[in-house]
Amino acid sequence: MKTLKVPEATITRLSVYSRFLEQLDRRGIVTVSSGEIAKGVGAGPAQVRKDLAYFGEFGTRGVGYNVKDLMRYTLKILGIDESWPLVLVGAGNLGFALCNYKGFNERGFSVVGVFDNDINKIGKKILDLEVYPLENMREVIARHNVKIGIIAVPSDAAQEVAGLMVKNGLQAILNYAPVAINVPESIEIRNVDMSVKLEILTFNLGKKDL
Amino acid sequence: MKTLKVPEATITRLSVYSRFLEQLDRRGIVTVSSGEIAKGVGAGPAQVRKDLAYFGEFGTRGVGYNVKDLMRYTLKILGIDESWPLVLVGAGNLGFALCNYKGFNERGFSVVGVFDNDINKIGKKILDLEVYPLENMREVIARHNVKIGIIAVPSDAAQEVAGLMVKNGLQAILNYAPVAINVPESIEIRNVDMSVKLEILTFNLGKKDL
DNA sequence: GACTGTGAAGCCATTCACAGCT
DNA sequence: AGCTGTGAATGGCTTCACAGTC
Repeated sequence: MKTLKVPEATITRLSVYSRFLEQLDRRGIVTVSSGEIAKGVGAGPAQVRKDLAYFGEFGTRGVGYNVKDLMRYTLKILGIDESWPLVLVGAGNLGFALCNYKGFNERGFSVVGVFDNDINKIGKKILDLEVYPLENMREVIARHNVKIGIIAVPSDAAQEVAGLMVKNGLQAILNYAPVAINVPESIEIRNVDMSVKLEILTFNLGKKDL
Repeated sequence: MKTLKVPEATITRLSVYSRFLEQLDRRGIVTVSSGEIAKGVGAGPAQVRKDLAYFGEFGTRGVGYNVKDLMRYTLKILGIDESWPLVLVGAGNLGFALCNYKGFNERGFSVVGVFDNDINKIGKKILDLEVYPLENMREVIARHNVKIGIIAVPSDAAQEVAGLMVKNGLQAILNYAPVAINVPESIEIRNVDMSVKLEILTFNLGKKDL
C-alpha cells in the first residue's frame, strides 16, 4: 500500500460502498465480490477495487471481501468509527430538518447545539434541543469538543456565520447556503447545493426534445 | 459553437454560476468578467469560459459578460426559464423539509403533490398541500403535467416507489434514499446522499492527526 | 475457476497560452 | 490594454487486462 493522494470521488464512493455493506451485513451476507458491490451501487468492478486499493488489501483473491470486515474498514477510513458532535446555525426549515434527519445519526453524527440570532426562534425546541443565541456557540463547542459546524442560514448571513465558527475553533464547515464562503486554508469546507441535482435533471430533460 | 457532450461537472458549475449571477444582478451590477465569476464561485477563470463555451459565445472580448443576459442564458440552458412542477413521495421529516424549502421555489420548482402510504400521515397538511395516498399520484401527475418526482422514503421502500413513478409516467427522479435504484435507461435519475459530504469532512479531518 | 490487486492504457476534464476582438 | 474564445498541453481519474493468489 502506497499513500498517494486519494481522489475526492473515491471518498464519495467509499461512503456509498460503506452504506451498501451495512445493508448486506444486516441481511446476513458474509462475503461479497467487487462485481456485486459494483452492481449494488452503480459503478464498475475495477473502480471498486481501485478505490479500496488506496487504503490497503482487504480482499481474498478467488473469494472476495468479508462484508463485516470491509464495512468496518470503510467506516474507519471515513473516520466515522466513532461519533461526531455537530453544531448547526440556522433554525429555519432546513436547519430543523437537518437536526431531525435520522440518516446523520445512523452514520455517527449528532447535533449537540442549534443556534440562531432570530429572537423568535431562540428558546424553541427541536426534539430535545433548545435553540440558543449565537453567543452560546463557543461554550457548547468547548463542552462537547465539536469540530464540525453546519451552516443553514440565508446566503447573506453565511459568510458572517462561517467567520464566527472559525473564531470559535471549528475545523470543518458544511455550508448549505448557496453562496461561496471564504475561510482560512486550514479549515475544511464543503458546499451542499440543494437544487443543483434538480437542475441537472431539468437540463437533461431539456436536451431530449431536440 | 459545436455541440459535443457536456460534462456533468459543467452543468453543476453552470447552476452555481447562475445563482451567483442572480446575486450580482440583484446588486445592480451590469458587467462581469470570467475572473470575477471565478472568484465568486471558487473556480478558475479559464474554467468559467470553457464551461460557457459549450453553449455559445456570450461575452464581449475586452469587456466581459452582461450580467442580466448571461443570467438569462444560464437559466435557459439549465431549463429553468420556466417553472417545473414536482411530486414528492414520503411525508417524513425530510419530505416535509423539502416541501418547505424555499431554495426550490426560487429556482422555479414547486411541489404540487405529496404522497405517502402511512395512514397517519395521509390528510396531514404541509403548507397548503394535503398528503395523499399513493393511488392519487397518477391523477396529480396528469393534471399538472409533472415530469419529475422526488423520493424521500426509507431505503427499503425506494425501489418500489421508483417503479410506481415510472409506471405513472414520470421522466426524471431525484432519490434521497441512500440506496441504488433500478429504472429503465430512458429515465433520468440522480441520487442525493445527505451524509456523503459530512463524511468527506470527517475523512479529511482524520488525515490531519497523522 | 474465481476473484483480487495493479501497472499500463485510454479517456476525459482542467489548465495553459495566445490569437482575436473591442 | 483588456478580456473572451479556443486549440494544445497537461493532469488525473477510470477502465483494461492480466499476473498473483486462494
